[in-house]
Amino acid sequence: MLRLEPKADQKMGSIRRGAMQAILHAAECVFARHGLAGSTMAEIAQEAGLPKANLHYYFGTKDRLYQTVLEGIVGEWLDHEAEWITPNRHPAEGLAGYVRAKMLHARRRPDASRIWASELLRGAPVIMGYLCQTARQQVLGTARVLQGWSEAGLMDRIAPTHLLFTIWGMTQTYADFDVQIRSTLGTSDISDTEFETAIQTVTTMVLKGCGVRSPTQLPR
Amino acid sequence: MLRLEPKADQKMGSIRRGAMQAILHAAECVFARHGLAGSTMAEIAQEAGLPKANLHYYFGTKDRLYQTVLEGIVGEWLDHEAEWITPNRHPAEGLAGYVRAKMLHARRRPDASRIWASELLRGAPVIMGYLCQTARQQVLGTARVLQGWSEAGLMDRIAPTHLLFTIWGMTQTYADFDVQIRSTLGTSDISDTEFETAIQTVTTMVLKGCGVRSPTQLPR
DNA sequence: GTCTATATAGCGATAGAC
DNA sequence: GTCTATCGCTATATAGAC
Repeated sequence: MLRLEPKADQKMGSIRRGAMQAILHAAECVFARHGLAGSTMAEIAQEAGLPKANLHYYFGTKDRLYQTVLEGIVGEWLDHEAEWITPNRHPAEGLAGYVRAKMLHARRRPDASRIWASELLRGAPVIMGYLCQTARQQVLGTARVLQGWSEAGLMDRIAPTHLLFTIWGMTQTYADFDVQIRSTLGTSDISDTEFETAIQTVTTMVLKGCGVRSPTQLPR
Repeated sequence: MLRLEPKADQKMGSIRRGAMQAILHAAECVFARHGLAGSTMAEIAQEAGLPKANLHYYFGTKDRLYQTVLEGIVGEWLDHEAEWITPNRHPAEGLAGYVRAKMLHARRRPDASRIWASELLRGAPVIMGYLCQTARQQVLGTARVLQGWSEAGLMDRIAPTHLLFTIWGMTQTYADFDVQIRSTLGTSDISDTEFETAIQTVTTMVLKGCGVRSPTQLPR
């Protein structure tokens, strides 16, 4: 499970490829708005500009379409970990870079974040296997890097897994629950400068919260 | 909208009261698991141990039942703010108390938190009015208290609303996405000691992240 | 390959017996 | 007030024309 359609890997007609892309894009948008159960194949078809039957032709069932959309999203939230949280980086650089990457992801791919959140809220029935295997191993590896930074005296001793949980919670909230943020701020959408303030706030909370001392300059 | 059933405020038969309570409790449980669209009146009825028709007799429609469940939840996430974040408290006490209260709420009422999260994910169609009116005013009031603490030199200058957003994100993640946390930790449920570690981690992140200096003792 | 027209199932809601 | 039996609608899925 959780593999791409074999057909998608091979050479295929550009019409087929274009139609599947349109469907997947429309499905991601609709699933993000209404969740799996709240979405209908008819609405996804309309969003994609195709007849409803074509969705079944390409993806079989609604569940398989949902699963395919999820497969494209699954990797996104772990990619930045391995990029930024590495033993050879200083935590000031690694944590700040990771937080910024997570925040920019929340800003640029809110639909992906919401589908992920919706799947977790349901108890992760589709991606449970992935969570307990691949994802867990990578997260534990990242936690060991954080542990190493602490033991090297580069930051305070803090429960590494819980540090990751809080970073995920802080960053993803800007995608998943942005309606709450916008209604509080009283804006119809969050400006770039406002979002930069958000990034700064989260970064500061993480760096100072972990007692990270900058390698190049002292905190003010 | 968002008012309690008038009938619920008046004296009513104990049978009626008991049935409505059973339905509301079952509905909260089912809505938390499957969301509004994914839940069926039949499943809620079975969970409550009553015939399906009784749900319609007491609450009319599925939407009204959902709305009633939501009404019982709406106030919960703002209650602790007014209790802990007050001008006459020191931020070390106020923020730590608030974080602990939010964390204990996530632990004790995960279903309530998940329904709230699910409603926000959908774009908050039912509670939008409440969010932009009552909730917004109270949150802005809380933000002014945080601002006052900063200006009094009791903590760093940090964007007050974003501080609240991050606290909500960190604490609610332990209810909403606990499947992710449990799969990472490799446990079927989170122990009390593990959860205490979580509370300590979040509290430390907030207090040190905001540069709060304890009024009674220096940070180590 | 593409799309219209339709079969089938499940759900919300209700009528009416008790 | 309570519950059984059922109605009508909507959504998934497919058959079959083009």
